[in-house]
Amino acid sequence: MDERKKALLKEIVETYVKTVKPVGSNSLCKKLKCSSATIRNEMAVLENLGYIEKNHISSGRIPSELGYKYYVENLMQPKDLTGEDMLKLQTIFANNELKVSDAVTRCLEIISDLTNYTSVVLGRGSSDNLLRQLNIIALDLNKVVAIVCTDKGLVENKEFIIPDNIDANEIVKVGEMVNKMLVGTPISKVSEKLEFEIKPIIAKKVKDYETVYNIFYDAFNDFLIHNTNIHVSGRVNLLKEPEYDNTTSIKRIASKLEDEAFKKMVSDIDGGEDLQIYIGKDSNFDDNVTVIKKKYKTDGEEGTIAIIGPKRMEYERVVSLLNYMVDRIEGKDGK
Amino acid sequence: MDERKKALLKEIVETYVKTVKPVGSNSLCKKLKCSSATIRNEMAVLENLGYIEKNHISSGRIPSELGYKYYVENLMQPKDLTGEDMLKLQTIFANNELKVSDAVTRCLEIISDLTNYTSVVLGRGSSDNLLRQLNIIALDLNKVVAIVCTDKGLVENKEFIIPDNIDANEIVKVGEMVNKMLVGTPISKVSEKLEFEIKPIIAKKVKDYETVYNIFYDAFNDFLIHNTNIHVSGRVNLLKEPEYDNTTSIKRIASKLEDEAFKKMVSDIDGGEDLQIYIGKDSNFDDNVTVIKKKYKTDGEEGTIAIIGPKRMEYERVVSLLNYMVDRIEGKDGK
DNA sequence: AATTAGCAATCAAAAATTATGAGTGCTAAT
DNA sequence: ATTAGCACTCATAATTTTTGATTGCTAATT
Repeated sequence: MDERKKALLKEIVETYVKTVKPVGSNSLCKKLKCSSATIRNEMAVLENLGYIEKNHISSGRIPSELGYKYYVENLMQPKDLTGEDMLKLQTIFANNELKVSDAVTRCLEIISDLTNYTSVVLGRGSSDNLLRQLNIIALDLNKVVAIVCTDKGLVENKEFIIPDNIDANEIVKVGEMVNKMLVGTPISKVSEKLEFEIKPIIAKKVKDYETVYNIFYDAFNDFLIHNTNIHVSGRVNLLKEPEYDNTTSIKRIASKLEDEAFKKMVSDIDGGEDLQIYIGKDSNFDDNVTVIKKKYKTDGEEGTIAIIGPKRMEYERVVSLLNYMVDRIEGKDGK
Repeated sequence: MDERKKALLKEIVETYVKTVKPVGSNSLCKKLKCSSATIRNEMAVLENLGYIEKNHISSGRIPSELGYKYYVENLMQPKDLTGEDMLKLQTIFANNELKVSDAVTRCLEIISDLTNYTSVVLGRGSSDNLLRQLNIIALDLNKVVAIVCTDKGLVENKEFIIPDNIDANEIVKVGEMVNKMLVGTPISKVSEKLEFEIKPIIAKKVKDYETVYNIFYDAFNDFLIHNTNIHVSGRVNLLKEPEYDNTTSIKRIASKLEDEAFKKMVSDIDGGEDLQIYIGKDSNFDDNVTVIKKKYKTDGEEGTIAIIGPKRMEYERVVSLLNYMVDRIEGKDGK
């Protein structure tokens, strides 16, 4: 890959991203300062290498999946944010009152709005949340609500129907005791402590201790499960992309725009790098899309943000946006 | 409208609902026991009355919006549920452990699944919820969480950042007092009581009482706002309907399948009847759809369920499903 | 050796043309 | 009041024609 070929591939990717039309040799003459014939020769080589392809013998070239990958890894140069993008995001961080999770959500909305892609965040309370309070409230003789609150302000609740042979007020009392013993425990350690330290104590005090124990167990278990929240912004933006130009492809992608599919896709992330780009087949979502994911972690909350766009995504811009955003989010808790 | 015309219109609507093809005079001969020429004559009359229309001079007839309305008001006969529909819904009500809101959600999923339409429920705690507990938890010096819990088990929480000149622990103390004074108050009366009975008392005890008062005010206000929850099932089912056979119409309807549009559409319901059918333009959603809404109200929760389908909805079936479902839901709290 | 001009060949996409057939409205007979 | 018969209509599908952008290759040029 000599310099001219790299420049040519970069030009093809970026032109195609802008125009969504196969790129012909003629249109590149000025940029590369040579004739269309030379470009055609070079294109033939790039095509042999698998970086570009054509729809039919007399069409211009479009980047292949491999071509996009090469572009992402070697050619693109994410720049600092430009005026408008920067400005819009800044308004969010100017507002100090915003909780982290709300700031993330607002960011997504703005990114979806600016780029016209779909964005998703899957977040959850980070494991360094400590139990601040477990509160059992009796609703009537056989119904109680358990409310769990952490020191970072995460709150979940779950309702329980309790068997007739147990008194709701007894659960409340046991709850007060359990609360005292667990306050300050990292939320990830609660189950452990509950089973080995607290269960034996409950066993001594209460008749049907298995049932009672299970209520506490479920309350915390539910916390861990439900404290994963998903937020989608610009859900149908993808449908507006010109690659979805026939009913079959639209319906195919449309049926993937459900929360469950997003959840599956976002949580499916490789360990290593915190910014990852999955192009086409690699996206595990749809062959026609690119997914860019980035993890974030603040004191109290962590998660992954994903931007889903067409393969001809504005890579440089989206990467810049994500980097800037996550930097600021993570900076927020230093305050 | 003589009997034969009614039968003809009924037949046209029901055939069109099944086949999605304009209905020609020939195909109706057997059903109506007369020749195609007679049917053509009758059709001409129905067309003049505005109940049916044709796409072009030599096509069969399709029901007009007015035709559907006439059908819904005068011709359809919702029957009892058939085997499969009944069976699936029954499994839900067999499970006594299910909370009302969960039962509603499950019902919707099943209805969307059975009918292939989109269904939405917009529910909220009913005004007969009583405050069971207001709990203020200090997270650190300038952050507290307010948790509101009602006797029916609805729980909401909101985080507050408090100014430096106020001590979080002071808020907690005031909270305990406010809690004692408000327990048992209907949630709809809380604001009133807060302003006229409690505000004066806070004013005497606390320096910066406006700020403190606002925290309590916001906590309850937030409760009323956020305790509206929306649930959508089969969001993209609509797109699969054959009326969406070109990219323009698909994209038009797709961009309406967002929560906000649903919320607006569902909450926009006329007072009177608890079952309402909005056809085409009346739907306030899309000219090509029919929306059937039904209100439900149980002890603790109330809301509206909406089924959104094409204008050629299976009216009889959907109405039966909705009626059965709401009957059972409302019956649940008598138990 | 690298670049370029020139030109026939290719083929998608758009436009124009031609068939097909389901269904109508009207008239006159039953 | 109902029906058979027939010319007429027009969407839809199938077919053909036109257009134009773009290529690959060859031979000339730098």
